[in-house]
Amino acid sequence: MRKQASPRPIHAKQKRLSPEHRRKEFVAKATEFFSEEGFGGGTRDLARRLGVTQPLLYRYFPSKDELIKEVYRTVYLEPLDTGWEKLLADRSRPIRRRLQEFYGAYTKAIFTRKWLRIYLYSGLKGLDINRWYVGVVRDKILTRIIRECRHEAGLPPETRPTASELEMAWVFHSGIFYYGVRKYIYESPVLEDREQMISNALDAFLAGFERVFGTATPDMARQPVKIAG
Amino acid sequence: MRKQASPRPIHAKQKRLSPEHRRKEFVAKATEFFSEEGFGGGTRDLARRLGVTQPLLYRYFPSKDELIKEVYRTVYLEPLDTGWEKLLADRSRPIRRRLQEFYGAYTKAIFTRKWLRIYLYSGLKGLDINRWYVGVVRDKILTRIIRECRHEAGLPPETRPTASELEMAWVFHSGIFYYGVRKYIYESPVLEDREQMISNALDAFLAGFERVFGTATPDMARQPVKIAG
DNA sequence: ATATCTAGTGATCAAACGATAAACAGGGCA
DNA sequence: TGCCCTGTTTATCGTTTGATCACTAGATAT
Repeated sequence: MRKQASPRPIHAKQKRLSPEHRRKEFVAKATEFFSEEGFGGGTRDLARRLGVTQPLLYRYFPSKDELIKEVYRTVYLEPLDTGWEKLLADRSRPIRRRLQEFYGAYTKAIFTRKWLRIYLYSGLKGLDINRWYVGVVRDKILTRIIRECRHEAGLPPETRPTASELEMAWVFHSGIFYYGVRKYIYESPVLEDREQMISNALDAFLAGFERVFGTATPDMARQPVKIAG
Repeated sequence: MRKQASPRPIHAKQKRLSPEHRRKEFVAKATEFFSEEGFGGGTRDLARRLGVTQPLLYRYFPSKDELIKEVYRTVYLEPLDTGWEKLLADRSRPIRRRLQEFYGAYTKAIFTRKWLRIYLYSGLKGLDINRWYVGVVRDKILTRIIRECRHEAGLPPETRPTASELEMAWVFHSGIFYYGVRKYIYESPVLEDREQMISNALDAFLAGFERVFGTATPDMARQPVKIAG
């Protein structure tokens, strides 16, 4: 008794897809596990969490290291690939709105205990993927923000960001980033209104950027202080 | 043949002091070791680094965990106990100078690969000592900074800092802190002139604090934008 | 000199680790 | 039914881990 027409390709698809689904499920659960226990966590404990026995992991992944690498890959790519660059560059909207919206979306993506922990672990290991991510933030986000700030301040937009501009953007960005660390890793009490936090940080950054780099009218804004050793 | 006069107290001192010195030396070297390898590093590798055999560690420390706790204790207390509170509160000097000097000294104390790594490791473990340190930063540093900023802006200094003020100080402080993480842990290129970085961050923070909380003249400063969901 | 004390070593244990091999179970297909 | 394929488990290997014990070397005290 034949069930349906062309059962072959259907079954073939299911057969090929199901293991991949299982694999993805394993990676997802492993991400949660390693984010809590650290990557020193044992494969037996991980398997118990998955509801399977430990040797089964080695049917899906050749080694623990390979599993970990796959965890990194999925975690790092998770918050990316949205239209953030276009959002930041859309000069039909005021820059402050754009930045507020961007950091609302960005922090919504990365402010999870899981993501932040994996990120810090990989950073402490000095992994290439971490350096790659830092480079992405610098080139795709901060450089764009500086370009928009320059345009806003009436500065020439042609050249690449100076080290000083980039650093100021980094300090701003890091301040927001560390809000997530304090809340989700240190579990320290923070200002609950995240949008307000971003708004205040933006006020400081935009005012500071103009004060430091802008063509300030000398009477209303104090010049940046030169430091004596 | 007697060596010298009164050898007793001298020798006694050496005898009692020498083991403690050795212990301190072990803790110091263990700090370096664990900061690089993580606390999952083996006691045999640690002993090799100390130039001794592994069982000797257990003459000085009852267990690996106790050694680790002692590492935490010394590392966390290392940068503290200087006259920072007095420095921040000295109103005979301009607030900007005080903050610049404070963050120069503070970052000089904690911006080492060793300290930052131990700090992040303990933060990821959720250790009590980490929470204690975060509380110290909040109560002894940020609260004081806010008080001075309020005084500078002509605001009432009596009440405790609001959650919003505290958050703004945290974001500022974290931005500077993360400069160290980027430089010494991620080993990412940063603006080499640290004083300049602090100066720019200060410009942004002070301008932002006044813009957000100060009694701003409405025509020269744009009001903080209320966010629509 | 000799007894004493102690920092330090060599040998070793039990447990936990990552990883492998062989056996098992259950559904699809002839 | 009997065969095969594949997901899963049981049993186990070799190594590494933190930790312990009995012993040695070397300085000190009498």
